[in-house]
Amino acid sequence: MKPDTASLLLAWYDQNRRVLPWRALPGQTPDPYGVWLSEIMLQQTVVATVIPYYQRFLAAYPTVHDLAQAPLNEVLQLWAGLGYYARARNLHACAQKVSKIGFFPSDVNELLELPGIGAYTSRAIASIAFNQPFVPIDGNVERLIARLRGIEDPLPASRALLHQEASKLNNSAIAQERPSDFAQALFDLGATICTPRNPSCLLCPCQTNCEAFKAGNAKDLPKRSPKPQRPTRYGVVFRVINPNGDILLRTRPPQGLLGGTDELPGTPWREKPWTEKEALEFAPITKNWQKLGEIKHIFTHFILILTVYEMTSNLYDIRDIKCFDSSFKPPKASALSSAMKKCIILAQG
DNA sequence: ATCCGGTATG
DNA sequence: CATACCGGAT
Repeated sequence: MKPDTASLLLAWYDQNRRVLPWRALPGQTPDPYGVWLSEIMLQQTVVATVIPYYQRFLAAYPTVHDLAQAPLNEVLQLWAGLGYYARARNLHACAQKVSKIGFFPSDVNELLELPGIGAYTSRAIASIAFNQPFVPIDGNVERLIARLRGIEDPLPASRALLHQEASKLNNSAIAQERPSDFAQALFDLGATICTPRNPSCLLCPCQTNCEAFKAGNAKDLPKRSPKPQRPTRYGVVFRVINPNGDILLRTRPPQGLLGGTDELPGTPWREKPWTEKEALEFAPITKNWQKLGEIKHIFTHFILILTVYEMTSNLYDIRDIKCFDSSFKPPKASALSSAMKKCIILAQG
């Protein structure tokens, strides 16, 4: 009889586990605050990108109480560039709830109540931080299970089946004894061996138990159904930089697209390109604008093309700038999305 | 240029 | 239950 997949995986993990800033070393007890913070950052974001942000956050806010007491603005600034800014708002709200409770709940259902914590993250925290036998199912685990079981039905239709199979992964006694290691072993395998494009099946500890390896089609799983196309939207923004290097910026509404981030003032975004005359209605002052160029930014559901204008004279008078919604801010004190950074950098801003 | 994904929200 | 949110990888 073949060795159990879980025992193969755990034996591999004991020899190959990655050292990560938020991960307890063997024999140590994980810090739920660090586990939570890392899991929020790791939603939709790769380890290498997260590490410097994680370290900056931990330095700025050594405990959940420090984070709870920080101003949201400051948290958003530290988060700037990491994307999915709702995560930062939820992070802050969650820290305040946890700080009020006094400690991190260990119960999945209580974790699930907290802002920014859903089905996946509640199970990740319960298993990794509190050693409870849950399998946190994310994209990595869906991929592993599709391959191990040789499931060829395409996502997203196959998701229910994949989850059903995945939650059985830790049924064996050995996995039940080491829930925290088991959850982290799944991630390490998915990140280093059972990767999306070119899995290293020859190095995989679970090779002998893997249907996809047997069939030689691991790299083609999981399969996916095809998907639709993106429309294009256009906008015009106006770049004003004063002699101090401060930029004229406004803050987007807290909810919705790029919520809470800072942006150059300009037109709304629409499907039709703007004429110069139309766009200038939205300019902070009426004249002396020069077209600098265009930037393109790709969102999930549309492509954004922004035309950037800048003031032609360095002698403009700040008092002439009629801007009910914008003010000069130093770039270091602003939360700029990647799209806005492109506009500011354009032709060396 | 296209693909990818946890959570919140409608 | 579908869609929006983002930057990074490929």
